[in-house]
Amino acid sequence: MGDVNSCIREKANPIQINECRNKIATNETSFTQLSGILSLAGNEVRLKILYLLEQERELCPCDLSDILGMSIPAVSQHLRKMKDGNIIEFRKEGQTIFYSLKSEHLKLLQPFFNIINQINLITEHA
Amino acid sequence: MGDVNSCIREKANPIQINECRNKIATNETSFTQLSGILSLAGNEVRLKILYLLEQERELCPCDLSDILGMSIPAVSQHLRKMKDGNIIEFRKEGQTIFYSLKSEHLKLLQPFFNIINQINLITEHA
DNA sequence: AACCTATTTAAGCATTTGCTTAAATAATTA
DNA sequence: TAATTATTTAAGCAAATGCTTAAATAGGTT
Repeated sequence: MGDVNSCIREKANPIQINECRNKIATNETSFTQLSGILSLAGNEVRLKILYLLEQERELCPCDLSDILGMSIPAVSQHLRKMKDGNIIEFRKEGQTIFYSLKSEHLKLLQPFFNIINQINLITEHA
Repeated sequence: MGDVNSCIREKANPIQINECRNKIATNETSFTQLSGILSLAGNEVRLKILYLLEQERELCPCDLSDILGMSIPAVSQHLRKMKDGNIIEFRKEGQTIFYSLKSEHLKLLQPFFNIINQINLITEHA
C-alpha cells in the first residue's frame, strides 16, 4: 500500500505526475457522475432500453419485456437502476407506468445513440 | 419464460412492438460493441485512466499507479482489460511500457472527455 | 368484495468484478 | 551471472451484478 514497493521510474517526470494528480482531483465529482452514467449504459440490456426510450419517447415495462424477450422483473430491475441513477423518469396512466429519458441527460446520452446508428456504417465499410 | 405470464396490455401497439424488435435486431452488434466500450469506461478508475491517456498522450503503469494512488497490479489489470477491449495500445521502451488510446476509438471516446470538462461548468451554474 | 392486470419487491444463486498478495517474466545494470 | 527495475500473471476473496421464482402492491373490473 502507498509508497512501499512503489515503482518510481528514474525517468518519471514528477511535474507531469503532479499535474495529472491535480487534474484528477479537480474533476473528481465529474468522474464519479459520468462513470456512474456510463456504467448504467454499459450494460447491453440497459443500452437497448435507453435507445428504445429515445426512439419511442416512452415505453412501459410490459412492452419492453416483449420487445427484448426477457422477463418483466428483469426489465423492472433495470428500470429501477436507471431511475435511481436519475437518467430516466416515469408517469402513471392507470395501472400502466410509462418510462422516458430525463431530458436533462438527453444531451449526455445522445452521442451514444448517434454512435449506435453509425457503427453499422463503420463496420459495413470496413 | 417466453409468453407464459407475459403481460400483454390491451392497449399495447403490436406494430410498435414489432418495429422496436426490428430496430434492436438490426443493430444487435452495435449494442454489443458499444455496451462493451461503455462498460469499460463505466468504471471510475478506468475512466480516469482513459482521460489521463488522452491528456498526456501516453503513460506507463508505474506513473498511473502514482497518479491514481493505487497498486500497480490493480492498474495493470485495468489496462489489460482495456487492451483486450481494443481501446488502448502500447509500445515498449526498455522495460517501460507506454499505453495510449487507440486512435480508431478516439472519436468514440472524445464526447466523454468533453463531458468531463463540461460537468464542472454545469454543476457550478446549477 | 373478489378477481384481473401491471408492476415492483424480495430472496436465492451463479457469475463477474476489482482488489490484495505473492510469484513469474522480462529488460537493465552491476 | 546476479541483482534491480518495470510489469504481468495468478490465486484468493469480498462485494456487486443480473437473472430466476415467488410474493407483495396497486389500480381497474365484475
